[in-house]
Amino acid sequence: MPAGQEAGQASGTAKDSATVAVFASDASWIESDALVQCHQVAALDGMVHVAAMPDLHPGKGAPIGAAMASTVLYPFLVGSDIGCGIAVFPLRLGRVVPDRLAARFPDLDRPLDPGNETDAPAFDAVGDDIPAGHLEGLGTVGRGNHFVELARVDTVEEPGHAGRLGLAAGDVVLLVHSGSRGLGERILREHTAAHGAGPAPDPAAYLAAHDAAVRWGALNRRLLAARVAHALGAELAEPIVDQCHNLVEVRDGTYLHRKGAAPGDGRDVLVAGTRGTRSYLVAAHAGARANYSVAHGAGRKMSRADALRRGRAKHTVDELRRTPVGSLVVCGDRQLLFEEAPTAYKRVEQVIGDLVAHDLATPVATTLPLVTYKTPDRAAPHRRDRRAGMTGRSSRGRPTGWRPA
DNA sequence: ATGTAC
Repeated sequence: MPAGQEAGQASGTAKDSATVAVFASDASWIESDALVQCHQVAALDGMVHVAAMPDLHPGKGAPIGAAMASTVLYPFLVGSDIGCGIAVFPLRLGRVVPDRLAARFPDLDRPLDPGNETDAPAFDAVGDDIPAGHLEGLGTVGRGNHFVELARVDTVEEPGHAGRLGLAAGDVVLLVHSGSRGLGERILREHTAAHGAGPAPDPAAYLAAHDAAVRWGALNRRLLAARVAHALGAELAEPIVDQCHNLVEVRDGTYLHRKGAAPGDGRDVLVAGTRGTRSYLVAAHAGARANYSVAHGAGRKMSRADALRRGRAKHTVDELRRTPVGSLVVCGDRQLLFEEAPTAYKRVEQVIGDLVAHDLATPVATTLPLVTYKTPDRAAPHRRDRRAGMTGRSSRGRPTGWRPA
């Protein structure tokens, strides 16, 4: 079916089903499985309205890239990574040499320990009030699409707005995409064990646990930023953007479930591209038809299994570790390297174009990756890369094939 | 996306 703005309401909504609005142009390909999932969600008891974002793709049982308003609270619509979000931290650095910075990244798979002296700087910067007292996995980035990225502000589309955020072209920022790790997973698992995909019988009890996971996710992003800033010798500032795209919010007498959809009601949101492409900082102004939400990223265009199979035929590991924009990817996990390849995602410009076309957001600035960190690189590639002349790199610290995207 | 089982 066409995925134009009116398509959802014009097509396929059964009589007692909620409305579905898809905020994507006809030119934006959306996997039909994801649209089927939207209509399955629309048929749930109590569902009022489903807004699908242009980065919509199929998830486990529920679509990713959707905001779903219902009089009934369904924990499975938010999923296990309650509190997942993206934060942007300004960072002041001296000389920016991606290879050297990549080599200095700390091991963000190792949990922080409040009793360990080496971890004191992170807690000193952020505090040690840990929601739910949950220490497991604290300060770790996780897997999947999570990342920590050093990026440079590239274009500035709205100088006044960017200026108010303290951003100018050339500035270095740290993007942190992570969530509540095992805590949110445990909350969903406990609900599912008793009630499956059914509603929360005690919404207040679920919301209390959920709210702690949301706070934990925000704290975790700050701890991750503090670890990186400390390792790179940079001072940590408060995030200029930090929006959570997996959560449920009580609004207009309904439970507004966001799954891979960021709050778009007058807030600034970082819409993540891929590690090989730009990301967009946007000023969001989405209304009721969009369930007050905007896209959270480029959106997968193929499954992890497909990305792995096709990526192995198409890319070498070295290609994936040094991107066409000259940035580095720190990822010691080969499978993850293929699963998260830029080619597994839609073009973020198309997603942003759809948000603009539907008047959901206005681009403020774009960022280009310098170093995207996923998981420690045990192969220690940086040593090899220092031999500039032997690896096809120019003396300027960029691959010879570098082009400005 | 996750911890855990295979």
